[in-house]
Amino acid sequence: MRDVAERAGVAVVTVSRVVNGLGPVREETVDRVNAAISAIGYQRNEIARSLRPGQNSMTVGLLLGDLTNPFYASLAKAAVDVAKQDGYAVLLSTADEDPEVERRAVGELIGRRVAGLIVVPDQGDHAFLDEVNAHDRVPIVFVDRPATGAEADVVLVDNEGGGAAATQHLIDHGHRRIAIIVAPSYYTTGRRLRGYRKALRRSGVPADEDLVVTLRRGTTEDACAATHVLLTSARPPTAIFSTTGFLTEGVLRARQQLAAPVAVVGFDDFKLADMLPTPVTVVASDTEELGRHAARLLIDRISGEGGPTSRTVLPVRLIARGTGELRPPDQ
Amino acid sequence: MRDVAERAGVAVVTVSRVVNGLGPVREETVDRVNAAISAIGYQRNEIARSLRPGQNSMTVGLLLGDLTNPFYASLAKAAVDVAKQDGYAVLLSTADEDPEVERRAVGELIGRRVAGLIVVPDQGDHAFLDEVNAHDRVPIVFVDRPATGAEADVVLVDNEGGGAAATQHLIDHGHRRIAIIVAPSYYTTGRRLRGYRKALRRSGVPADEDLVVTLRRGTTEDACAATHVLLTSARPPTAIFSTTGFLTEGVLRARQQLAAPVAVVGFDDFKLADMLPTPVTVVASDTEELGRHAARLLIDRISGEGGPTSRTVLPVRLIARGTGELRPPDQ
DNA sequence: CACGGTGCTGGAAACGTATCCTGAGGGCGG
DNA sequence: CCGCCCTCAGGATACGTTTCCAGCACCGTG
Repeated sequence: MRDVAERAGVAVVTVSRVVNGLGPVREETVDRVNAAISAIGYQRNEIARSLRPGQNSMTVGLLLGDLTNPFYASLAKAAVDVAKQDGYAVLLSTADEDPEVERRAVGELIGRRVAGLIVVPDQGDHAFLDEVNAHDRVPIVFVDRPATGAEADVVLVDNEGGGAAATQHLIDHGHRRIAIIVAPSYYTTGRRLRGYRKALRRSGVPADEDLVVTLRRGTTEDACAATHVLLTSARPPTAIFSTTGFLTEGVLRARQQLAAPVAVVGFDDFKLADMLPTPVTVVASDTEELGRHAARLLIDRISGEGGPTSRTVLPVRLIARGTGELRPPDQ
Repeated sequence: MRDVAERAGVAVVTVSRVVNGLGPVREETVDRVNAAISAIGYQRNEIARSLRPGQNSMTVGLLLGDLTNPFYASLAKAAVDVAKQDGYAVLLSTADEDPEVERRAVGELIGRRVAGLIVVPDQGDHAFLDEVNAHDRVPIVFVDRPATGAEADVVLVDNEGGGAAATQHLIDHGHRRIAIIVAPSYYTTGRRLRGYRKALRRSGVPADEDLVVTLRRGTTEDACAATHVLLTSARPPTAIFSTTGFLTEGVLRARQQLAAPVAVVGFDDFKLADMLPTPVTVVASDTEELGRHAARLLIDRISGEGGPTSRTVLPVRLIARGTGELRPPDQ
């Protein structure tokens, strides 16, 4: 900026005014400054800018899991799009379900003075985020799951309703022995399990705890193995509700390997679901809307929007494609 | 930091020394400062830090296309992982194949004083990036495609070799009428087309220009429509080489809709390729390695690694799964 | 006892920007 | 004709660091 000022024969202040289009500057001076700017190829230093007191860094932090998971990818895409539209840049950081990594990542983001934080929290206490919120005045929005111990805006999908819808759909197609596969201690799958139980109860279908399979890890491989066990057991289920995209893939692999006619409904839609040998019925949530809403909420908070913390629950919808409409074999 | 200094009864300088563990400070003073730090919850301001001359902002920019595309997603994941490991944060920006958007995005990143830039460039001139490189001393690494008009490190996959391998594979299975579907004016599909031609020539298979289909846009829908036209034409091909993940999906949809036994090889692997009714043969590249290598290269450059610009070409491999091994119908 | 070296600490300056205040010059109303 | 306001421009300052240099006390050696 000083170089520009020198070249244009004005003071630094004047250049600043021209760049921001704020103060009163004579037309001719503006032209001279602009000429100098493009001659030098000057670009305002946003870092120095945000150092000034009361200035917003115009950068938000986005902390989530493995981008290879399409869920996180489309979340990120949507958040980045909204942020960019409002002039915010996005600092991306990942914490693969590891609380300690997450903590450090938050530190890095705060150190870079992000104006706000979008977090997909993993299990574990998040009271330290409350401190961040209070001490550094950095608003936070949680996505997909609420964080225990921290008070902030949350954007969720209707896990319980979706779980109930999936289960009810299978009941409606004649199933009475419906298995559910859940990942361990995830908030989301826990709520989906709740919906499952509720639907069973409502329809008077007896619950069989042997049909509730909690995996040690939420991987495709574990789900595949668990499904193998289920389907080759003495009293196999006639339908399976898998509560996660990864798990659904595992269930389908096992189903295909065993050539089993078991019905399946999965939570979360995925690509090519309609092109598999039997197209896959899913409960789909609008992942991009999740990201968009979170970003908008955050930017509102950064802009000083007051009020109590909000809790948004986005609707889900069941997409019938085939695996969910299979009827149980006649006994 | 001043607050910490005050609380510990020392000067700001001393706090800085403790935080960075650099200068000689008495043991007892260190403890006092550390106590003050944790009492206040102080976190070093990386922004102010990087304002100092000669200081690296420890942030790199990542500019690519739609994260919903798994290719970009795993690229981003790998780059973020490497960067994080080396203490760099990642500013993520997307430019959906729009040169003007890309230009602005680069400006935003430079304005935030990134120490380096990883770019997946679209077609169009990138001479302006050369200026960035020269003027702002910000090293750049191009990924997946080189940029015209700019001189910088490039990391590619073996497009031509992959295209030749895919085509040769189909020839080896008895095909003589092999169609290829390419997106318009992409560097990558152009090279893959070159490999296709080369393989045909090498094997003495006559080239039929009607079998080279250049789409107006590289979308799944366009590929699907084009495949419909191809397969219902007077002299349909017995095999199709689709040069992009998106295109492959479209080809497969058309193939399924028409129940056509046409052989297919796709460039780029994708999830569930092995679970479709006929598992899909693809030429796969290691997308994560692409991102990792680019990030490492960039960080080396930031660290002052000299030398001429490099050009890395990663190998690809053909994964035979089914659609590529179908033989042409007896005539 | 004087002097130089060493171990620790603090003051000043600089990075690039925006805001607050000051000031010069000109037009216009009282 | 004087003074006031308005337009335009510049100087000083502050943001939070780190680096350079200086200072102070102490110790050992000559």
